Amino acid sequence: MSKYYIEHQKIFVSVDCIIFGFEDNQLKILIGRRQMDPGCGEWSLSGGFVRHDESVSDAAYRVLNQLTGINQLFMRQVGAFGNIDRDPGERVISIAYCALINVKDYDKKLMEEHHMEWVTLNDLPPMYSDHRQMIEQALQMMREKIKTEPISFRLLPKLFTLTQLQKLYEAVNGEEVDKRNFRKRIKDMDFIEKTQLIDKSSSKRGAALYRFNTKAYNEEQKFKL
Amino acid sequence: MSKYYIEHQKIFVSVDCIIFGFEDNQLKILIGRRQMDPGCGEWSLSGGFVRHDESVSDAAYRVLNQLTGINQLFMRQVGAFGNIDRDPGERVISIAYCALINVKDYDKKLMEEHHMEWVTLNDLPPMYSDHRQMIEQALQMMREKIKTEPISFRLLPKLFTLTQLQKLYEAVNGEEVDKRNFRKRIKDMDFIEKTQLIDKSSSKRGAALYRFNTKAYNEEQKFKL
DNA sequence: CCAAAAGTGTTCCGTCTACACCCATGG
DNA sequence: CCATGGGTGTAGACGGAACACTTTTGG
Repeated sequence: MSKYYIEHQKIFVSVDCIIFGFEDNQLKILIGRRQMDPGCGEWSLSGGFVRHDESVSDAAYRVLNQLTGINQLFMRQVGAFGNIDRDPGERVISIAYCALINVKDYDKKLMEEHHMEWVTLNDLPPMYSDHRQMIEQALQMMREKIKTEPISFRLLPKLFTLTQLQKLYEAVNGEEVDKRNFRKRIKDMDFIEKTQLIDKSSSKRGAALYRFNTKAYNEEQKFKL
Repeated sequence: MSKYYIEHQKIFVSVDCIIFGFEDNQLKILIGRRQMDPGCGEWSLSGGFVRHDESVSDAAYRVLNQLTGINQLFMRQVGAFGNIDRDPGERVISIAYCALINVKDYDKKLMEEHHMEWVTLNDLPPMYSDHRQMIEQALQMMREKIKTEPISFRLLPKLFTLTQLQKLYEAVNGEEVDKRNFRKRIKDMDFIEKTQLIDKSSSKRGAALYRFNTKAYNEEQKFKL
């Protein structure tokens, strides 16, 4: 190690993941009780330390992958949290990531193994360290992005109804929107494609199932909700 | 150190600062040539390592303060950069911060001492490591925020003309805007106050000087440009 | 007297919002 | 047959964009 570095101090670096899901018309996040000290028993995001042989984002992917078993998931950095005493045991700097997953893709067995639970956002328990703050920041980011980027589909099955999509928007933004205006906006976006399939699970009449066409979106990115 | 940590590895953590300034109707950033290896001689943002006795944001403040001598400056986290090989010497994770300063507040002597220079954004040289990427990300963030948050005033003197403010917007967004529409929007924001003072430095007729009233803004935050 | 920047309103157009009724079907 | 959620259009309000001329004064 060259002289340049030697006078400085190394620090533990971890990642923490805010995992969003959508179920029962509610936005939820995946949290669990810490299995070890410090903070054993407290509600916590899932995280892990960054190793020397992986980038920070790879570490987040690794944590998410171990936890959910999902391979290609949507992930975005929320920010670094670096207060001196944020970890009661040692000096640890943590980089928060948020991920959006379709709840149904998530293996329930893995969930139980890791002692994780889906918790409604409006009903969060007190949390370990600064995890609550991480969640708030992730949520704020999500609220901004969901209006201009097609990330909502990450929280839904491949085939979804417009009502589902609308309820998701309402859950994220915390306010109801007009059905007709919402659907008008959808119609303007050709990459949200109506299929011939009908979903009868939520109504007697049945609702048309839609699909997000990634290729069509990439050709003409006009997203506005 | 408890067993929980002992199996993990510590990592160097640094901060890097993207310092924006506005001069000659151009958005500029403050960069310098690295004085030490690795990357000695390459153009670089100014940065420093995070110490055990300071939070990450405190480290950024410290670096900015040492460099500029300015006490109360505007700072915001851009994000963490954590590729394995981003630092050619050792594994270093860096948190980027951007700061907005009024160029005139910056002591030129300090600037020379630290071998820093103001460089126009459109004319950036190749830069050390991932610093170019940090700049791009900071710039993108700034473009978003400048529309809805009153941060532009950080780049201007306390008293400024509307033309100055407009040129700043044009420089950040890279496109010209209509003078009358711009001024109409300004009129709607009562916290941008016209003073009785006149600036004659840029025109024969003279332009009214304006002031940003922080208290008035805090009472009614309606910012839109 | 003229060049150079400051300052000032109106019209038009497109976008967003508000709003209510019929449809299809399972039970 | 009726309760439940699915599906559709229009009119009016509002906000944003385009646009040109007068004023002041130092040199």
